[in-house]
Amino acid sequence: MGRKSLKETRRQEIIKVFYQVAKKEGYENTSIAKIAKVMDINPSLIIHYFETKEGLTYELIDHILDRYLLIYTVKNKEKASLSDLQSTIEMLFSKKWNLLFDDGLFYTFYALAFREKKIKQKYKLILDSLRKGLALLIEQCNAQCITNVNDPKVAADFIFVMVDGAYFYLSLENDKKAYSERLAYYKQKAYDLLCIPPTKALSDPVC
Amino acid sequence: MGRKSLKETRRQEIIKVFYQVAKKEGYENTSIAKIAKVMDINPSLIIHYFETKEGLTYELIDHILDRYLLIYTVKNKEKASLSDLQSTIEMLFSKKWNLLFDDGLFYTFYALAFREKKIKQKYKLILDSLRKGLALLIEQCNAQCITNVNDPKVAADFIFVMVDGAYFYLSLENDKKAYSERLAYYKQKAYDLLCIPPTKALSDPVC
DNA sequence: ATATTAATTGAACGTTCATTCAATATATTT
DNA sequence: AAATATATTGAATGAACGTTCAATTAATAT
Repeated sequence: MGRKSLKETRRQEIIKVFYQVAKKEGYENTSIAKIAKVMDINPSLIIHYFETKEGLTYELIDHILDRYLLIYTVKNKEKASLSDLQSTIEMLFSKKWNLLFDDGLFYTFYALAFREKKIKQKYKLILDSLRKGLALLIEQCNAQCITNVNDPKVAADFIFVMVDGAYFYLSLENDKKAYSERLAYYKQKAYDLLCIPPTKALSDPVC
Repeated sequence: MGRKSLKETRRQEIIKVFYQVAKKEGYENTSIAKIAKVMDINPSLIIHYFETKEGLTYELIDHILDRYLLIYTVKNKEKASLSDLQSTIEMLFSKKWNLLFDDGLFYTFYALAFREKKIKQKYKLILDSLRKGLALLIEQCNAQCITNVNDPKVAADFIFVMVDGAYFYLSLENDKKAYSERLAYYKQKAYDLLCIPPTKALSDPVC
Protein backbone atom coordinates (compact mmCIF):
# COMPACT_ATOMS: atom_id res chain seq x y z
CA MET A 1 0.00 0.00 0.00
CA GLY A 2 1.03 3.56 -0.54
CA ARG A 3 3.08 5.08 -3.27
CA LYS A 4 5.68 3.12 -5.22
CA SER A 5 9.23 3.91 -4.11
CA LEU A 6 11.40 5.82 -6.55
CA LYS A 7 14.25 5.85 -4.09
CA GLU A 8 16.92 4.05 -6.07
CA THR A 9 16.20 5.61 -9.45
CA ARG A 10 16.05 9.06 -7.89
CA ARG A 11 19.30 8.48 -6.03
CA GLN A 12 21.05 7.44 -9.21
CA GLU A 13 19.70 10.47 -11.04
CA ILE A 14 21.00 12.77 -8.34
CA ILE A 15 24.43 11.15 -8.32
CA LYS A 16 24.71 11.47 -12.10
CA VAL A 17 23.82 15.15 -12.04
CA PHE A 18 26.21 15.65 -9.12
CA TYR A 19 28.91 14.08 -11.25
CA GLN A 20 28.09 16.25 -14.26
CA VAL A 21 28.09 19.49 -12.30
CA ALA A 22 31.24 18.56 -10.37
CA LYS A 23 32.95 17.64 -13.62
CA LYS A 24 32.19 21.05 -15.02
CA GLU A 25 32.66 23.30 -12.01
CA GLY A 26 34.74 21.21 -9.65
CA TYR A 27 33.69 19.26 -6.60
CA GLU A 28 34.37 22.05 -4.11
CA ASN A 29 32.13 24.41 -6.09
CA THR A 30 29.25 21.97 -6.33
CA SER A 31 26.56 22.59 -3.75
CA ILE A 32 23.37 20.71 -3.10
CA ALA A 33 21.48 23.79 -4.19
CA LYS A 34 23.24 23.78 -7.57
CA ILE A 35 22.46 20.14 -8.18
CA ALA A 36 18.84 20.75 -7.26
CA LYS A 37 18.62 23.71 -9.60
CA VAL A 38 19.90 21.71 -12.54
CA MET A 39 17.43 18.93 -11.79
CA ASP A 40 14.66 21.46 -11.15
CA ILE A 41 13.85 19.93 -7.81
CA ASN A 42 14.03 21.15 -4.23
CA PRO A 43 17.35 20.95 -2.37
CA SER A 44 15.68 19.29 0.57
CA LEU A 45 14.76 16.36 -1.63
CA ILE A 46 18.45 15.59 -2.07
CA ILE A 47 18.96 15.69 1.68
CA HIS A 48 15.93 13.46 2.02
CA TYR A 49 17.63 10.78 -0.04
CA PHE A 50 21.21 11.14 1.17
CA GLU A 51 20.91 12.52 4.70
CA THR A 52 24.09 14.58 4.42
CA LYS A 53 26.34 15.94 1.73
CA GLU A 54 29.04 13.63 2.99
CA GLY A 55 26.82 10.66 2.18
CA LEU A 56 26.21 12.01 -1.28
CA THR A 57 29.92 12.50 -1.81
CA TYR A 58 30.77 8.95 -0.82
CA GLU A 59 28.31 7.65 -3.35
CA LEU A 60 29.75 9.86 -6.04
CA ILE A 61 33.17 8.43 -5.29
CA ASP A 62 31.77 4.92 -5.59
CA HIS A 63 30.23 5.93 -8.89
CA ILE A 64 33.54 7.18 -10.24
CA LEU A 65 35.52 4.22 -8.97
CA ASP A 66 33.01 1.83 -10.49
CA ARG A 67 33.60 3.44 -13.83
CA TYR A 68 37.35 3.43 -13.24
CA LEU A 69 37.15 -0.31 -12.78
CA LEU A 70 35.71 -0.60 -16.29
CA ILE A 71 39.18 0.14 -17.65
CA TYR A 72 39.94 -3.44 -17.15
CA THR A 73 36.95 -5.55 -18.10
CA VAL A 74 37.83 -8.92 -16.73
CA LYS A 75 36.45 -11.53 -19.00
CA ASN A 76 36.22 -14.50 -16.74
CA LYS A 77 37.54 -16.90 -19.28
CA GLU A 78 39.41 -19.97 -18.17
CA LYS A 79 41.79 -19.53 -21.06
CA ALA A 80 43.08 -16.13 -21.98
CA SER A 81 44.46 -15.56 -25.43
CA LEU A 82 47.39 -13.45 -26.57
CA SER A 83 44.98 -10.91 -28.02
CA ASP A 84 43.27 -10.61 -24.63
CA LEU A 85 46.55 -9.57 -23.09
CA GLN A 86 47.37 -7.31 -26.00
CA SER A 87 44.03 -5.52 -25.95
CA THR A 88 44.37 -5.02 -22.21
CA ILE A 89 47.73 -3.34 -22.65
CA GLU A 90 46.31 -1.26 -25.49
CA MET A 91 43.45 -0.21 -23.25
CA LEU A 92 45.71 0.76 -20.37
CA PHE A 93 47.87 2.98 -22.55
CA SER A 94 45.10 4.55 -24.59
CA LYS A 95 43.19 7.75 -24.03
CA LYS A 96 39.92 5.83 -24.16
CA TRP A 97 39.43 5.68 -20.44
CA ASN A 98 39.23 9.44 -20.27
CA LEU A 99 35.74 8.88 -21.58
CA LEU A 100 34.88 6.67 -18.63
CA PHE A 101 35.35 9.28 -15.94
CA ASP A 102 36.72 12.73 -15.33
CA ASP A 103 40.41 12.77 -14.43
CA GLY A 104 40.14 15.96 -12.44
CA LEU A 105 37.50 14.49 -10.14
CA PHE A 106 39.40 11.26 -9.86
CA TYR A 107 42.43 13.14 -8.53
CA THR A 108 40.28 15.43 -6.38
CA PHE A 109 38.98 12.47 -4.43
CA TYR A 110 42.35 10.79 -4.50
CA ALA A 111 43.69 13.86 -2.70
CA LEU A 112 40.80 13.62 -0.25
CA ALA A 113 41.93 10.08 0.54
CA PHE A 114 44.94 11.51 2.38
CA ARG A 115 42.61 12.85 5.06
CA GLU A 116 39.73 10.39 4.93
CA LYS A 117 40.42 6.76 5.68
CA LYS A 118 37.21 5.51 4.12
CA ILE A 119 38.10 7.03 0.79
CA LYS A 120 41.64 5.74 1.06
CA GLN A 121 40.30 2.23 1.50
CA LYS A 122 38.00 2.62 -1.49
CA TYR A 123 40.85 3.71 -3.71
CA LYS A 124 43.21 1.04 -2.45
CA LEU A 125 40.61 -1.60 -3.11
CA ILE A 126 40.11 -0.50 -6.71
CA LEU A 127 43.80 -0.15 -7.47
CA ASP A 128 44.53 -3.57 -6.01
CA SER A 129 41.64 -5.07 -7.91
CA LEU A 130 43.00 -3.78 -11.19
CA ARG A 131 46.46 -5.12 -10.43
CA LYS A 132 45.09 -8.47 -9.41
CA GLY A 133 43.08 -8.73 -12.62
CA LEU A 134 46.10 -8.11 -14.79
CA ALA A 135 48.23 -10.51 -12.75
CA LEU A 136 45.62 -13.21 -13.25
CA LEU A 137 45.58 -12.60 -16.96
CA ILE A 138 49.34 -12.93 -17.14
CA GLU A 139 49.21 -16.13 -15.09
CA GLN A 140 46.75 -17.61 -17.53
CA CYS A 141 48.99 -16.65 -20.41
CA ASN A 142 51.94 -18.22 -18.60
CA ALA A 143 50.01 -21.46 -18.18
CA GLN A 144 49.47 -21.57 -21.92
CA CYS A 145 53.08 -20.63 -22.67
CA ILE A 146 51.94 -17.44 -24.37
CA THR A 147 54.14 -15.62 -21.90
CA ASN A 148 56.92 -16.66 -19.58
CA VAL A 149 56.82 -14.02 -16.90
CA ASN A 150 58.67 -14.80 -13.69
CA ASP A 151 56.39 -13.10 -11.20
CA PRO A 152 53.05 -12.08 -12.72
CA LYS A 153 52.10 -10.03 -9.67
CA VAL A 154 55.27 -7.99 -9.80
CA ALA A 155 54.95 -7.55 -13.54
CA ALA A 156 51.34 -6.40 -13.29
CA ASP A 157 52.25 -4.00 -10.54
CA PHE A 158 55.11 -2.56 -12.55
CA ILE A 159 52.90 -2.04 -15.58
CA PHE A 160 50.43 -0.10 -13.46
CA VAL A 161 53.23 1.95 -11.95
CA MET A 162 54.15 2.93 -15.49
CA VAL A 163 50.53 3.68 -16.35
CA ASP A 164 49.95 5.79 -13.24
CA GLY A 165 53.28 7.54 -13.51
CA ALA A 166 52.82 8.28 -17.18
CA TYR A 167 49.34 9.75 -16.77
CA PHE A 168 50.43 11.76 -13.76
CA TYR A 169 52.89 13.63 -15.92
CA LEU A 170 51.01 13.54 -19.20
CA SER A 171 47.83 15.00 -17.73
CA LEU A 172 49.75 18.25 -17.63
CA GLU A 173 50.89 17.94 -21.23
CA ASN A 174 48.94 20.02 -23.73
CA ASP A 175 50.92 18.98 -26.80
CA LYS A 176 48.88 16.08 -28.18
CA LYS A 177 51.69 14.73 -30.28
CA ALA A 178 54.15 14.62 -27.39
CA TYR A 179 51.38 13.08 -25.31
CA SER A 180 50.76 10.11 -27.58
CA GLU A 181 54.42 9.57 -28.39
CA ARG A 182 55.33 9.27 -24.74
CA LEU A 183 52.42 6.99 -24.09
CA ALA A 184 53.46 4.75 -26.97
CA TYR A 185 56.93 4.55 -25.47
CA TYR A 186 55.67 3.28 -22.14
CA LYS A 187 53.31 0.90 -23.86
CA GLN A 188 56.24 -0.62 -25.68
CA LYS A 189 58.03 -0.99 -22.35
CA ALA A 190 55.08 -2.99 -21.12
CA TYR A 191 55.21 -5.23 -24.18
CA ASP A 192 58.94 -5.71 -23.66
CA LEU A 193 58.35 -6.65 -20.06
CA LEU A 194 55.86 -9.30 -21.09
CA CYS A 195 57.98 -10.40 -24.07
CA ILE A 196 55.02 -10.31 -26.42
CA PRO A 197 54.61 -8.43 -29.71
CA PRO A 198 52.35 -5.40 -29.93
CA THR A 199 49.04 -5.70 -31.74
CA LYS A 200 49.46 -5.69 -35.50
CA ALA A 201 46.41 -3.62 -36.30
CA LEU A 202 47.32 -0.68 -34.14
CA SER A 203 51.10 -0.59 -34.37
CA ASP A 204 51.45 -1.20 -38.09
CA PRO A 205 49.58 1.09 -40.42
CA VAL A 206 49.29 -1.83 -42.88
CA CYS A 207 45.65 -2.77 -42.63
CA MET B 1 59.35 58.75 5.63
CA GLY B 2 56.50 56.91 7.21
CA ARG B 3 56.34 53.46 8.69
CA LYS B 4 58.64 50.66 7.58
CA SER B 5 56.93 48.13 5.36
CA LEU B 6 56.38 44.66 6.77
CA LYS B 7 54.66 43.53 3.61
CA GLU B 8 56.92 40.69 2.58
CA THR B 9 57.54 39.23 6.02
CA ARG B 10 53.84 39.42 6.83
CA ARG B 11 52.91 37.77 3.54
CA GLN B 12 55.30 34.93 4.18
CA GLU B 13 53.94 34.47 7.68
CA ILE B 14 50.39 34.28 6.37
CA ILE B 15 51.31 31.77 3.68
CA LYS B 16 53.07 29.56 6.20
CA VAL B 17 50.08 29.53 8.53
CA PHE B 18 47.79 28.93 5.56
CA TYR B 19 49.94 25.93 4.71
CA GLN B 20 49.86 24.59 8.27
CA VAL B 21 46.10 24.91 8.62
CA ALA B 22 45.44 23.48 5.15
CA LYS B 23 47.76 20.59 5.91
CA LYS B 24 45.76 19.77 9.00
CA GLU B 25 42.21 20.45 7.88
CA GLY B 26 42.42 20.36 4.11
CA TYR B 27 42.53 23.23 1.66
CA GLU B 28 38.78 23.34 1.06
CA ASN B 29 38.16 23.70 4.79
CA THR B 30 40.66 26.48 5.27
CA SER B 31 39.09 29.92 5.30
CA ILE B 32 40.67 33.30 5.64
CA ALA B 33 38.91 33.65 8.98
CA LYS B 34 40.54 30.46 10.26
CA ILE B 35 44.00 31.57 9.24
CA ALA B 36 43.43 34.92 10.89
CA LYS B 37 42.23 33.28 14.08
CA VAL B 38 45.36 31.13 14.34
CA MET B 39 47.56 34.16 13.76
CA ASP B 40 45.43 36.24 16.12
CA ILE B 41 45.01 38.96 13.55
CA ASN B 42 42.06 40.41 11.71
CA PRO B 43 40.81 38.63 8.56
CA SER B 44 40.79 41.87 6.64
CA LEU B 45 44.53 42.14 7.11
CA ILE B 46 44.95 39.02 5.00
CA ILE B 47 42.78 40.49 2.27
CA HIS B 48 44.81 43.66 2.54
CA TYR B 49 47.97 41.74 1.63
CA PHE B 50 46.57 39.32 -0.92
CA GLU B 51 43.54 41.09 -2.42
CA THR B 52 41.58 37.85 -2.90
CA LYS B 53 41.65 34.33 -1.59
CA GLU B 54 42.56 33.21 -5.09
CA GLY B 55 45.71 35.27 -4.87
CA LEU B 56 46.57 33.72 -1.55
CA THR B 57 45.98 30.24 -2.95
CA TYR B 58 48.30 30.82 -5.88
CA GLU B 59 51.06 31.85 -3.54
CA LEU B 60 50.51 28.79 -1.38
CA ILE B 61 50.89 26.65 -4.48
CA ASP B 62 54.13 28.42 -5.30
CA HIS B 63 55.26 27.79 -1.75
CA ILE B 64 54.57 24.09 -2.01
CA LEU B 65 56.11 23.73 -5.45
CA ASP B 66 59.22 25.56 -4.30
CA ARG B 67 59.62 23.00 -1.56
CA TYR B 68 58.86 20.20 -3.98
CA LEU B 69 61.74 21.43 -6.08
CA LEU B 70 64.06 20.89 -3.13
CA ILE B 71 63.78 17.16 -3.71
CA TYR B 72 66.41 17.58 -6.28
CA THR B 73 69.03 20.02 -5.09
CA VAL B 74 70.98 20.80 -8.19
CA LYS B 75 74.58 21.32 -7.28
CA ASN B 76 75.85 23.30 -10.17
CA LYS B 77 79.06 21.40 -10.43
CA GLU B 78 80.76 21.09 -13.74
CA LYS B 79 81.69 17.55 -12.88
CA ALA B 80 79.22 15.26 -11.23
CA SER B 81 80.44 12.22 -9.37
CA LEU B 82 78.99 8.75 -9.12
CA SER B 83 77.92 9.46 -5.56
CA ASP B 84 76.03 12.54 -6.74
CA LEU B 85 73.97 10.38 -9.02
CA GLN B 86 73.57 7.72 -6.37
CA SER B 87 72.42 10.12 -3.69
CA THR B 88 69.95 11.65 -6.11
CA ILE B 89 68.40 8.24 -6.77
CA GLU B 90 68.38 7.53 -3.07
CA MET B 91 66.60 10.81 -2.45
CA LEU B 92 63.97 10.20 -5.11
CA PHE B 93 63.07 6.82 -3.71
CA SER B 94 63.17 7.74 -0.05
CA LYS B 95 60.43 8.90 2.24
CA LYS B 96 62.48 11.94 3.13
CA TRP B 97 60.65 14.29 0.84
CA ASN B 98 57.46 13.75 2.74
CA LEU B 99 59.04 16.10 5.23
CA LEU B 100 59.39 18.80 2.61
CA PHE B 101 55.70 19.22 1.87
CA ASP B 102 52.33 17.66 2.49
CA ASP B 103 51.38 15.03 -0.08
CA GLY B 104 47.66 15.59 0.37
CA LEU B 105 47.95 19.26 -0.47
CA PHE B 106 50.27 18.54 -3.35
CA TYR B 107 47.63 16.29 -4.90
CA THR B 108 44.81 18.67 -4.01
CA PHE B 109 46.37 21.39 -6.12
CA TYR B 110 47.40 18.91 -8.75
CA ALA B 111 43.71 18.05 -9.10
CA LEU B 112 42.92 21.77 -9.31
CA ALA B 113 45.30 22.01 -12.25
CA PHE B 114 42.77 20.15 -14.37
CA ARG B 115 40.45 23.14 -14.22
CA GLU B 116 42.91 26.02 -13.84
CA LYS B 117 45.44 26.60 -16.56
CA LYS B 118 47.69 28.75 -14.43
CA ILE B 119 48.14 25.98 -11.90
CA LYS B 120 48.66 23.44 -14.66
CA GLN B 121 51.50 25.56 -16.01
CA LYS B 122 53.07 25.86 -12.59
CA TYR B 123 53.05 22.11 -12.10
CA LYS B 124 54.30 21.37 -15.58
CA LEU B 125 57.16 23.78 -15.08
CA ILE B 126 58.26 22.11 -11.85
CA LEU B 127 57.97 18.57 -13.16
CA ASP B 128 59.92 19.47 -16.28
CA SER B 129 62.53 21.23 -14.22
CA LEU B 130 63.09 18.14 -12.11
CA ARG B 131 63.40 15.94 -15.17
CA LYS B 132 65.78 18.35 -16.80
CA GLY B 133 67.96 18.41 -13.71
CA LEU B 134 68.29 14.67 -13.58
CA ALA B 135 68.94 14.46 -17.32
CA LEU B 136 71.75 16.97 -16.94
CA LEU B 137 73.27 14.97 -14.14
CA ILE B 138 73.20 11.81 -16.23
CA GLU B 139 74.78 13.67 -19.15
CA GLN B 140 77.62 14.81 -16.94
CA CYS B 141 78.12 11.25 -15.74
CA ASN B 142 78.10 10.08 -19.35
CA ALA B 143 80.79 12.60 -20.21
CA GLN B 144 82.99 11.15 -17.49
CA CYS B 145 82.20 7.58 -18.48
CA ILE B 146 80.59 6.96 -15.10
CA THR B 147 77.47 5.99 -17.01
CA ASN B 148 76.78 5.11 -20.61
CA VAL B 149 73.13 5.97 -20.99
CA ASN B 150 71.83 6.25 -24.55
CA ASP B 151 69.33 9.04 -24.11
CA PRO B 152 69.70 10.82 -20.75
CA LYS B 153 66.44 12.72 -21.23
CA VAL B 154 64.44 9.56 -21.82
CA ALA B 155 66.13 7.82 -18.91
CA ALA B 156 65.45 10.72 -16.55
CA ASP B 157 61.85 10.82 -17.66
CA PHE B 158 61.42 7.13 -17.12
CA ILE B 159 62.88 7.29 -13.64
CA PHE B 160 60.40 10.01 -12.73
CA VAL B 161 57.55 8.01 -14.21
CA MET B 162 58.54 5.21 -11.84
CA VAL B 163 58.80 7.63 -8.93
CA ASP B 164 55.43 9.25 -9.61
CA GLY B 165 53.71 5.96 -10.34
CA ALA B 166 55.15 4.30 -7.27
CA TYR B 167 54.11 7.08 -4.90
CA PHE B 168 50.68 7.29 -6.47
CA TYR B 169 50.02 3.73 -5.41
CA LEU B 170 52.10 3.63 -2.25
CA SER B 171 50.45 6.69 -0.75
CA LEU B 172 47.44 4.44 -0.20
CA GLU B 173 49.54 1.72 1.41
CA ASN B 174 49.38 1.60 5.19
CA ASP B 175 51.69 -1.38 5.65
CA LYS B 176 55.09 0.25 6.18
CA LYS B 177 57.04 -2.87 5.38
CA ALA B 178 55.27 -3.41 2.06
CA TYR B 179 55.74 0.29 1.39
CA SER B 180 59.51 0.30 1.73
CA GLU B 181 59.99 -3.05 0.00
CA ARG B 182 58.15 -1.86 -3.08
CA LEU B 183 60.03 1.38 -3.08
CA ALA B 184 63.34 -0.47 -2.87
CA TYR B 185 62.30 -2.56 -5.84
CA TYR B 186 61.69 0.47 -8.04
CA LYS B 187 64.87 2.09 -6.83
CA GLN B 188 66.80 -0.96 -8.00
CA LYS B 189 65.08 -0.66 -11.38
CA ALA B 190 66.44 2.86 -11.61
CA TYR B 191 69.94 1.67 -10.80
CA ASP B 192 69.62 -1.06 -13.42
CA LEU B 193 68.52 1.48 -15.96
CA LEU B 194 71.58 3.60 -15.28
CA CYS B 195 73.87 0.57 -14.98
CA ILE B 196 75.41 1.81 -11.76
CA PRO B 197 75.68 0.06 -8.39
CA PRO B 198 73.53 1.15 -5.48
CA THR B 199 75.15 3.05 -2.61
CA LYS B 200 77.10 0.77 -0.32
CA ALA B 201 76.16 2.41 2.93
CA LEU B 202 72.44 2.09 2.51
CA SER B 203 72.07 -1.19 0.71
CA ASP B 204 74.56 -3.22 2.77
CA PRO B 205 73.98 -3.38 6.50
CA VAL B 206 77.73 -3.83 6.97
CA CYS B 207 78.77 -0.53 8.46
C1' DA C 1 56.04 68.30 17.65
C1' DT C 2 54.13 67.36 13.31
C1' DA C 3 53.43 65.14 9.06
C1' DT C 4 53.45 60.92 6.70
C1' DT C 5 53.09 56.29 5.64
C1' DA C 6 51.81 51.66 6.60
C1' DA C 7 49.78 48.24 9.86
C1' DT C 8 45.85 46.82 11.87
C1' DT C 9 41.29 46.77 13.57
C1' DG C 10 36.21 46.34 13.71
C1' DA C 11 31.88 46.54 12.05
C1' DA C 12 29.01 45.50 8.41
C1' DC C 13 27.71 43.64 3.79
C1' DG C 14 25.33 40.36 0.86
C1' DT C 15 25.67 35.57 -0.44
C1' DT C 16 25.78 30.97 -0.11
C1' DC C 17 25.93 26.97 2.45
C1' DA C 18 23.89 22.41 4.53
C1' DT C 19 20.20 21.16 7.05
C1' DT C 20 15.41 21.23 9.62
C1' DC C 21 10.68 20.60 9.67
C1' DA C 22 6.02 20.98 8.74
C1' DA C 23 2.92 21.07 4.89
C1' DT C 24 1.32 19.46 0.54
C1' DA C 25 0.97 16.60 -3.59
C1' DT C 26 0.73 12.24 -5.79
C1' DA C 27 0.31 7.54 -6.43
C1' DT C 28 -1.34 3.00 -4.96
C1' DT C 29 -3.84 0.18 -1.99
C1' DT C 30 -8.30 -1.61 0.21
C1' DA D 1 -13.99 7.00 -1.66
C1' DA D 2 -10.85 6.46 2.10
C1' DA D 3 -6.48 5.17 3.85
C1' DT D 4 -1.67 5.07 3.44
C1' DA D 5 2.96 5.45 2.10
C1' DT D 6 6.09 8.04 -0.42
C1' DA D 7 7.52 12.14 -3.24
C1' DT D 8 8.13 16.74 -3.17
C1' DT D 9 7.83 21.40 -1.82
C1' DG D 10 8.73 25.76 0.61
C1' DA D 11 9.99 28.46 4.16
C1' DA D 12 13.22 29.19 7.63
C1' DT D 13 17.46 28.42 10.27
C1' DG D 14 22.08 29.73 11.86
C1' DA D 15 26.67 29.58 10.54
C1' DA D 16 30.36 30.61 7.64
C1' DC D 17 32.09 32.63 3.74
C1' DG D 18 34.96 36.44 1.08
C1' DT D 19 35.15 41.12 0.82
C1' DT D 20 34.41 46.40 1.70
C1' DC D 21 35.52 50.47 3.94
C1' DA D 22 36.18 53.80 7.26
C1' DA D 23 38.57 54.41 11.55
C1' DT D 24 42.44 53.78 14.49
C1' DT D 25 47.06 52.63 15.96
C1' DA D 26 51.95 52.64 15.49
C1' DA D 27 56.22 53.66 13.52
C1' DT D 28 59.48 56.74 10.97
C1' DA D 29 60.58 60.82 8.76
C1' DT D 30 61.30 66.17 8.85
